[in-house]
Amino acid sequence: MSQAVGVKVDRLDAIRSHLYANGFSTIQALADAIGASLATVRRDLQILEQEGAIDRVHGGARIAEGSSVEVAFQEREKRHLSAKRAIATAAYDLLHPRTAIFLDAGTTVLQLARLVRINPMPLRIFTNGLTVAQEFLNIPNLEVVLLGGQLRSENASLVGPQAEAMLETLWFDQLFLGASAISADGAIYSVDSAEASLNRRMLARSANRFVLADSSKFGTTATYKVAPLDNAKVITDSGLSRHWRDELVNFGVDATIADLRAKE
Amino acid sequence: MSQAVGVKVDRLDAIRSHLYANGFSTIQALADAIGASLATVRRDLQILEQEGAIDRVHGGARIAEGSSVEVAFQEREKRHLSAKRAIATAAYDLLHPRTAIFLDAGTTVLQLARLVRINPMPLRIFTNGLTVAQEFLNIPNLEVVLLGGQLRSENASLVGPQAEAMLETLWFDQLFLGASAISADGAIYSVDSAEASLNRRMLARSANRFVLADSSKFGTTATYKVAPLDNAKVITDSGLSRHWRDELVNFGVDATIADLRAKE
DNA sequence: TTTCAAATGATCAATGTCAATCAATTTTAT
DNA sequence: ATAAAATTGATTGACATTGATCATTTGAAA
Repeated sequence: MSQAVGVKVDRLDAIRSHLYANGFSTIQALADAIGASLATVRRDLQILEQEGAIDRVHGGARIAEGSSVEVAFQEREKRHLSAKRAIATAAYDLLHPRTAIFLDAGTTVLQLARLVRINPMPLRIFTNGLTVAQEFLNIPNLEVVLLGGQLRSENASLVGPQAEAMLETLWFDQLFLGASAISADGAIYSVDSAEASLNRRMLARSANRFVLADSSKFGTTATYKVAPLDNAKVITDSGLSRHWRDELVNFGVDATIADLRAKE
Repeated sequence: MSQAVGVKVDRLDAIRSHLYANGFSTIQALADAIGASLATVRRDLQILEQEGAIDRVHGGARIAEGSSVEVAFQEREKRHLSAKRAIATAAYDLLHPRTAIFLDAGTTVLQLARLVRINPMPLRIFTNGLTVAQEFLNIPNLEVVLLGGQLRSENASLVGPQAEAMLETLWFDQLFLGASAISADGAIYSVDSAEASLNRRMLARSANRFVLADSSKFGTTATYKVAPLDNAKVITDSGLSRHWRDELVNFGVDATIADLRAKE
């Protein structure tokens, strides 16, 4: 039925279309449908795979499953993973059943979300993180509310005036905030302007504020300032330098240092 | 009934699906259903067991205990998949670059989202579906806004007063709405009260309204009424009965019928 | 417990698929 | 018009998958 498709862009479109319609196709079938050689189809599939549009499997290809797009995010999630887990465990111990908590959209906070999923307790959870919310699908005794707003692809968070407006109507017992960086002068920084603004609103709407930041974040900076550290208590890991431990005392910041070697 | 399935990924899907439908199956039955040898089915089952999707027992295999919740959603997504894809393709042709559209949180609408991801155009997209939003991560030229609200686990949607309040501040060129059921008297129904209420607000805030419903939905009912069909145009598939085609004319509903066999 | 048929996993030959290479062709730049 | 670059299709050796065979294990009946 299909005609030969001679130009590359058309071919790629045709492959996308064919794969979308059929869900899966062998390379031979694609070659027949398009009128190109097997070698060319393979090359095209390589390109489409790099675009993330399709998944290649032995014998053919199919349209990509949804969440495979978050490769960059997943890589970031794995960095300093043991530190993040230790921090998350310390944070988990601070939770009280039947309270309202806000979970920020960071990779460290995501570890806390995982802990709550594995070890559930009745909570009202608010978040602006898509991945955080996803952790709580089908977990009983949780009331999960996601902030509305504009989707920020970098960390799958929701930001913007709509998110801030929604925050104004809410109040939390505990806030667990991530941080892109913590500067030498003791301030929390973010890489994104909208995120920084939203983080400030979170701080303003919470009774108890915790910043979850692994030790590698200390002494670095990012573009947008969120707030001074003394607005919150800090939970970090035992990799923190002597210097920074002293600094935190100087800043008058209440810090919890999670032991990296502690197994639970 | 089943055809021979020659490629590994297809087979794995077929086995998952077969086991989900029957709960348990002998290896011989799977081999017959799939058209592969016993040895191959065993190897496939090994893979699925490693994935944790199934439990193997002497003489056959069954669906793994834990994963059955997530599988349920995936299976629902795959039901009438070709119809949903055909409908989504027809809906995609209605899109105009640089307009504002709302995508409901249904499995049929999800196919439309997938199509937009694979074949992007500049759009402002609003949705109350977590999975829908996730499709659009890292897609350039899209502005994606997620409605805030309470997370409904059954279909990963956001509902409730906060979602409705946010809707009141927005206006869409096109709405693409899913439907749990379309009753004999020509009304859209939903299985959830909050979802139905929210759907009504969506309809009120959109200039052009499209209901995406595969033909199996017609003549069924669910608990909560959303709105009469004539509030919107219908996009369905060519599996629709003669009777219902006439009924749609009687109701004065503008219907688009996507051809199931059309390949492009 | 013993027995035995069915089920299982390992092995092997045959077939199918993949990535790399290269020559031929088309496209693009000069 | 010519040279350079990119694209294409065929070929090849490496690799993966499949189905049949066979020795071993398993579960249930005697």
